[in-house]
Amino acid sequence: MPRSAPARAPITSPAAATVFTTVLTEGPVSRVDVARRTGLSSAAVTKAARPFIEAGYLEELASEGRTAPGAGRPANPLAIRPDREYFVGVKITGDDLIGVVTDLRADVRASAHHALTSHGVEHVVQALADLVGELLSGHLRERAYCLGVAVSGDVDRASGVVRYSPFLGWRDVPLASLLEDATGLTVTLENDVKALAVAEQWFGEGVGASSFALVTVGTGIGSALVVNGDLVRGAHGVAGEIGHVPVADGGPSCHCGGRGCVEAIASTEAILTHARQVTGEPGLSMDDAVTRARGGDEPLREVFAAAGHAIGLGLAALVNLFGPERVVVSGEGVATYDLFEDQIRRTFAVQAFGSAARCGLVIRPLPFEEWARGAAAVAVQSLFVSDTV
Amino acid sequence: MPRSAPARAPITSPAAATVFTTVLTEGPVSRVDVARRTGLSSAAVTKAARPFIEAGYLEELASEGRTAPGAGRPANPLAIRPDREYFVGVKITGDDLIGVVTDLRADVRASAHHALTSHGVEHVVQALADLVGELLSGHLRERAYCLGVAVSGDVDRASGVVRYSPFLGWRDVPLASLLEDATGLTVTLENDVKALAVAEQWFGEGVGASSFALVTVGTGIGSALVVNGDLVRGAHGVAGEIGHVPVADGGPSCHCGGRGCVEAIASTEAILTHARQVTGEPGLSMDDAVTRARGGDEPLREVFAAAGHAIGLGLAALVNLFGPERVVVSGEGVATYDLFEDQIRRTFAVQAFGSAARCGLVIRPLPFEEWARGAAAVAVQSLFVSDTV
DNA sequence: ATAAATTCTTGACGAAGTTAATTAAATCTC
DNA sequence: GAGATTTAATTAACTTCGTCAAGAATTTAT
Repeated sequence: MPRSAPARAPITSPAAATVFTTVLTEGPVSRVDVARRTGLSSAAVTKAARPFIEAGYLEELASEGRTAPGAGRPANPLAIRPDREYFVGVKITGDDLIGVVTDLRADVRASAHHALTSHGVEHVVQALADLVGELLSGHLRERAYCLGVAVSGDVDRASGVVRYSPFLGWRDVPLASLLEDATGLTVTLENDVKALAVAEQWFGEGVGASSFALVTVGTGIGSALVVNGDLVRGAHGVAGEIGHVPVADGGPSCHCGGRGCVEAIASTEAILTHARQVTGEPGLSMDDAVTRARGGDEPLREVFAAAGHAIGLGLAALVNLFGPERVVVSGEGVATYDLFEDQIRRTFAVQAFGSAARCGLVIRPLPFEEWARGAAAVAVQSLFVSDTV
Repeated sequence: MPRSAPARAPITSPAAATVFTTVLTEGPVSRVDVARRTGLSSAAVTKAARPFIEAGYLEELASEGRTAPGAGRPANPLAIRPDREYFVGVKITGDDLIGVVTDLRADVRASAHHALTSHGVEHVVQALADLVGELLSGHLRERAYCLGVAVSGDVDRASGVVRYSPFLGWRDVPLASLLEDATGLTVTLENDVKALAVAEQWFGEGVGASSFALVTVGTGIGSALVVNGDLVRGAHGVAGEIGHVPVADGGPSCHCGGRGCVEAIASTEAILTHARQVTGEPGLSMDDAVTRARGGDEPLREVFAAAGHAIGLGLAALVNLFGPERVVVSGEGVATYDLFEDQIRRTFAVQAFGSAARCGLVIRPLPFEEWARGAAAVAVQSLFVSDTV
C-alpha cells in the first residue's frame, strides 16, 4: 500500500493544538490524562492524537509496567518524537549572529556563530541566510521549515517588522519577509527577551504556570511577563521594562532620562562605574572586579550587593504588581550571578508584599546560546498560529 | 397566542455572550457592525441577537436617517434596554455598608447607607440583607436577581470566600453563600479595587482597551490591572499592590515591613504625618492641611507634591512593566487629587520609558458611591459566567 | 423604473466535540 | 484460575455552534 508523504504537524482544531502542546510540554502522558488536564473528553483526545501519530509527531509508548496502583488496563502514554522536525533559531546582537538548530523540544542539536561586520540590512540578511545554510547542512535540512529570529528592541511579531532596534540602528525593517525570501523558511520574529520567556513558558520553569516572569540581567536589564498564559506585549510595544522601574528616588541618572532606575544601578556598565569609583582605579576591568569580589574584597562585594539590592527591589515591584507564580532571573555574561543572588533574595523577601512572597524565585546563569534557543522556541510555537495570534 | 414568561438573559453560547457584551458596552450598533468588530459572521449575530430581543434585553432601533453616506439599506441598530434588569452592589468598609441599585449599564438608580456597629459575620450579613431589602423596595425588586459585594483584602471570587480581610478581621468567611441564603439573590464577591476595575473595563475608560490599569489613592493605595482583556488575579491572590512598590530606597518604613513603599509616602496617613512634621503642629488635621495647601502654603504644597511624586514613580513602574493602553488614577476621600495631579504627571512623564509614556493618564476624583457601583458592575458581569470564569 | 449598494434573514451544511456503548488489557477475589 | 472489577482506548451516533451562500428588504444613484 503506497503511503503518501505525511503532513506537517496537523494542527487543525483547538483540540488538536491543546493535545499536541500538552504532550509536547508535559512529557509522555496517557490519553485519559491529557483529557483530565485539558478538560477535553477522552474521545476527543483519541481523535486529535491520531493524525499526529500518523504524521510522525507523536508516538504511543508501550505501557511501561504499572503507573497507577490497582487494577485496570495499563495506559499507553503519548510521547513526542522530537526529531520529527527541526527548528532554527538565530539571535541578532550588535556584534554577531548566534544560531542554533533544535528539535521539537527545543533541545539544541547544532550551533554556529557569525560575526557581523556591518549593520546594513542587506548585509545582516545575507549573513543570516549564510548562517542558516551552514546550520542546516546535512540531515537536518530535510526536516526544518521554521526559523525564529530574536532581536532586542521594539519588534512586531505579528507583522514581522523590526519597529526600532537601537543596537542595529534600524527602524521599520520588514525583516521577516526579507528572511523568508532569503532562506525559504517560515520566519517568526520576536523580541529577544520575550523569546526567552517563550522558551521558559513551554520548555522550562514556566511549564504549568499560568503566570510567570523572566528577568535578564546583563548589559541591560529586561523582563518579559506571562499573565493568564499570554505574553504581555504592551499597548505601545513596550512592556517588561524592569530595567527602568525607578527604585531609588534621587538615585543615579539613567540613559533613559529617569533617575534611580534598576538599570542605572545594576547593569554591567553601572556596576563597573561604581566599582571604579569605590576602588579609585579608573582602569579596573569587570573581570578583575569579579575576581576580587569573589576573593573577599569587601568594598567590591558591596558594589555587587548594591546591584543585587536594586534588582531585588525591581523584582518586588514586579511581583507586588502581578503576583506571578514563578520568577526566573537569568544573568548574562560573566555569570556573576553568584555575587548577586544572596542580596536579591534578601531584598526581595523584605519588599514582597504578603503572600506574593510565596512566588518561586529561580536565579541562574544565562549561557549566550540560550538567546538563540529562545528564538527557536518561538519557531516551535509558530506551528500553533491560530492559537498564538 | 399565549406567550410564556421571557427568559433571563439567554447567554447560551460564546457568540451570544460576545454579541450581548458588544451591544452593552459599545452602545447601539448595527448587526453588521457587531459582526465586523467581533469577527463573527453576520448570520451568527442575527441568530444570537434574537433571543435577547425576545427576552427584552435588547431592542432594535428604527433606522435613524443615514449613518453611512451612499446607497444601501439603512441599519437597524441593536440597543440595550437598561431597565430590563437591575443589579445591587454593596461595598463593605470597616465602618459602614454602601449600597446602590443600578441598571444593566451600571447607572445608579437608587442608593443607601447603613452604619456597621460590629464586625461579627452574622451582624454584617444581617445588616447587608436589610440594606438590600431597603434598596429593593418598590418596582426595582421584581427585576433584580444579582448582588455584587466588594470587600477590600484577599477575596476569592470563584468560591465566594473572603480569605482575609484586615479591616473586618475576617479569615475564610464564605460570605457569598451566607448572603445568598439571606437575600435570595445570586451573589458575586470581589475585591473592591478589582470591582472598580471591572466597572471601568465595561462601562468606563477601559471600554475598547485590551489592557489598562486602575489606581486608587486614599487611606491605602491600590490598583487592579487588566491585561489582554483579563483581570490579573495573582497566583497567590495578591496583585496590583502598587501601594507596596518600593520607589524610595531607604525611604520611610511601611507597615508592610518594607521601606520606601508608595503607600508609606502617599497614603492619607503618611501625608498627614509628614504635614505635621513639616509644620511642627502635631494637632494639624487633614482638612486644614488641604485648605492651607490650596491657599498657597509652600511647605504644605511640598508635602502633597512629594506624595504625587511617589505616586508618579509607582505609576511609572506599573506602566514600564506592563504597558497598558490607559491608566485611571482615582482619588478617594477629600478629593485632594487637585493637589497631586501636576506632580503625578510630571514625575510620570520623566520616568515612563519610551513609548510607554504614550499611555493615557486620567486623574479624577472617586466618589465613595463609586465603590458600590463597582460591586454592581461585577454583578452585571456575573451574567456571563462561562465567559468570566 | 432600473441598477447598485448595503443590511438583514434563512436554511443547508460542516466541523468539532460530547455522550454512551464497546472493546481491550490489566489486577483482584474467592 | 475463572470470573468480577477496574481503568484505558476506541467507535459511532448525536448535538451544538457557527459559516456559507442565496435571497429578501430597503435605501440611493442614474
